Amino acid sequence: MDLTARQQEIINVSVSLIADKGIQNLTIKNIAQTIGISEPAIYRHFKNKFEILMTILDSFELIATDVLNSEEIKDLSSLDKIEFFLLDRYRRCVENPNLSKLMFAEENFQDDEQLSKKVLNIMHSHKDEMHKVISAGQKLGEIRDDIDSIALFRIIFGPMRLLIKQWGLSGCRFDLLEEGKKLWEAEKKILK
Amino acid sequence: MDLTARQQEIINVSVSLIADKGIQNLTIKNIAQTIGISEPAIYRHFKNKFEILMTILDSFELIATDVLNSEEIKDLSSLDKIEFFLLDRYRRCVENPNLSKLMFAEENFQDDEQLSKKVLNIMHSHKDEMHKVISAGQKLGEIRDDIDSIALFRIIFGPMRLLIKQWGLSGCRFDLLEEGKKLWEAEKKILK
DNA sequence: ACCTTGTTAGTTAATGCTCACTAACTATAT
DNA sequence: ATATAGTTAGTGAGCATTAACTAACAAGGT
Repeated sequence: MDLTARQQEIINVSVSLIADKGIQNLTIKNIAQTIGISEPAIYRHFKNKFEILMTILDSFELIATDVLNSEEIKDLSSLDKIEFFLLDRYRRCVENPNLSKLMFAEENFQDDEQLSKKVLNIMHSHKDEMHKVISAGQKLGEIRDDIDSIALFRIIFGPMRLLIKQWGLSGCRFDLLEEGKKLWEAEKKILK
Repeated sequence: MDLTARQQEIINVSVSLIADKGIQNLTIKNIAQTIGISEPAIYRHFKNKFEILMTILDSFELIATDVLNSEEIKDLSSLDKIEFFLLDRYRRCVENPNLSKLMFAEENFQDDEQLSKKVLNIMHSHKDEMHKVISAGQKLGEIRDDIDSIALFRIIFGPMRLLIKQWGLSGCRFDLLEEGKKLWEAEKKILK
């Protein structure tokens, strides 16, 4: 995962091409044109198109595990951990709106078996990490335990995904972070 | 929207082709092969590929408006209306799993401007319909009003979308309707 | 009863475009 | 001298779509 400057440029361009007009818009020609080099030059940096897509997914995988295993989150309460994770997601999306359009667009990779397996793995590992936090919070009495942790997981992350999708479809025309904070305030009322 | 038997067959096959391997899998050749006729024969029934996609979206548009304007839902309480809508969605997905993979996969249509506009319209009209129900319920005291209706909308429908997506990605390996009912029971606790 | 005409739903063959990818070559910087 | 990062030109495959033709059937006039 040590990408050269050119490789990183190709990945960035690829993400924005997909975000803009879907996976069909990701062609070697479009990548090359956007960067301003010829098509074969792309193959100096990636073996083939598949490797480009795989590298995009690799970068997604990093995001969540990074946050949940960071030092600064260690001593927080369960609710604060969830808040940290949610707001971190919103901030990342605002920083890179293209990412937001891809992050929850699992369909984009379902064309290829290897890629869709990877997508599924990423989803599962994120889910497992959050489950731990939720059930720990329930045991400590910080989170209500009259609703099972699986349902709570869906109730916390479903709305986040929907909000980010609405933001993407709206062309980023509202303040995602502010709306995200409002949503979290509402969710907090519900969790206690 | 009066489709001949052959047109309906093409639509059904198209939906399952997309659901199976993404929009890239929807080619005239694949449609023709699945049905067992030649490629040009498809053009006897649809002007072009765009019209096929448009017809698929048309059928999606019908689904939600149908439910929300049906007679049987008229005299129900707000909560029961929402329950009816949610469970109806789950049942439709179980009946036609291919539909579920497409229903919330807006990315599939973002390649084309006209199609993505249509997708956005469908989303908005569904959201507007549900907003009415939620704020009516708040005014009647059936739904808590310490959380604004926009956040409540996201808290109700975000989890449903996530659940259906998980079901699709899992290869329909759990009982969607049962899980959906459980989720709704949890959501009901939250809404009151 | 039987030709004429038109429609419907299919066929084979072909067109022009775009795709991912490769071969062969070249400039440049170390 | 050699590795790096680019170029032009081309290949073969797959794509949506069209042209031209045909078999099956139905209605109307004689």
